[in-house]
Amino acid sequence: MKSEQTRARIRVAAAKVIERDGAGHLTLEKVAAEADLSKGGLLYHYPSKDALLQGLLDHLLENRAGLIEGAGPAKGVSDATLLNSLIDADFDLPKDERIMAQGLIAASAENPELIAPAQHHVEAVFDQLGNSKSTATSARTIFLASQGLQFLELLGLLSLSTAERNEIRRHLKALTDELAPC
Amino acid sequence: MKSEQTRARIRVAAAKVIERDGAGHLTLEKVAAEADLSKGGLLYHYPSKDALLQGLLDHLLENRAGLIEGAGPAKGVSDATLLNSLIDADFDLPKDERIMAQGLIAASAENPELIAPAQHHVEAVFDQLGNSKSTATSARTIFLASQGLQFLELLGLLSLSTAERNEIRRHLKALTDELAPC
DNA sequence: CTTACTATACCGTCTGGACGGTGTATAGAT
DNA sequence: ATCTATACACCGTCCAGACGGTATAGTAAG
Repeated sequence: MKSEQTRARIRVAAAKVIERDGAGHLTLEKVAAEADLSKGGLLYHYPSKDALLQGLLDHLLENRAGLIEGAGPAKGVSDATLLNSLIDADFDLPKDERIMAQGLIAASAENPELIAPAQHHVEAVFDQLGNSKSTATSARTIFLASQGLQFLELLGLLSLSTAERNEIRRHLKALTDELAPC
Repeated sequence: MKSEQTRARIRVAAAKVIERDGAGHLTLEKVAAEADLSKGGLLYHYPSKDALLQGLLDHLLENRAGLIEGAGPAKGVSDATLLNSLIDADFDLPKDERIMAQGLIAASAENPELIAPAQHHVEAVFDQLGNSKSTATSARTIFLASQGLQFLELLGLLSLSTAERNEIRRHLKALTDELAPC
């Protein structure tokens, strides 16, 4: 009931803390304060810091998981449509979820197993894109480029103007379209 | 004199600690122990943890910095050769340097300014690849794909067989070669 | 006299998390 | 209708450990 609402509030609060103080200064106390909650109350919903981070990751993967499963048996253009969805998901990731991802990368340093679900996600994408052998490597490369840009932006290593960013997006989509025919 | 040798030993020790205990458990004491050095001795060479991390990053960027500067005034195929070098640098990154990169990503969570030199590096690459307008976006995309793979491997989100890895490498190089004519 | 350390002790701070409570709502028993 | 019990949601405090960094005293080589 109210639990899920509060948990959502907590996740947003965590994102705010990460944005303000940096992923390395994410603290249960700060999250609790930001969520207008006591530390004890926070621990009631997420019984440990790892659980909180796990919650963030689960939330992030919720949407994307559907994309891959939806591209299972359907053949032909399925790879192209999957790629299209993934590119959109990458480029249109909301700000707070982007910040969550940033926090999770940092958290994975302390606890590598934490991001196992993300690993499964990536491997599932790679497997799916590897099915049609003629286009496998091209499709995977497009995916890698999209991910590469996200990572560079996430880590603050690159900040493009929206124009440049859109041009890359257009280019990736054009490459995706070229995949379909022979 | 002996200092640089010791510093190199310290950097390798840091990489070993990161590999063994994870980037989040990188501790001055552990590094000192791994380098067969007292904590005081470590702090003599790197007066703070940030200084140590900075040292790791400087070491990582040493090689790559030369690649970009070397591709400055020369035109025509210069983008292709630069890309080629960058791809090689990415794919052939030694294990310990790969681990250092991992640690730096983690460290950047606590201290974002730490990776500023890496930011300049990435931006320099992007600027350089943007010079020849007809191929700019394609070239940048190839770079992004290479980086994307490195990040996914670094974070443990993807582990390819050498065969698959090489195929992607070959594909990126082929795309690079297609850049030159027209 | 400087460089390059060793060894040890110590300090201040931060942080996860355990724990024991508190109020409230809902449901069942009387 | 009222009393009771149980679960839920949450508060506030306390503590133990970890870490970065400092300080100090001493050593050994060049």
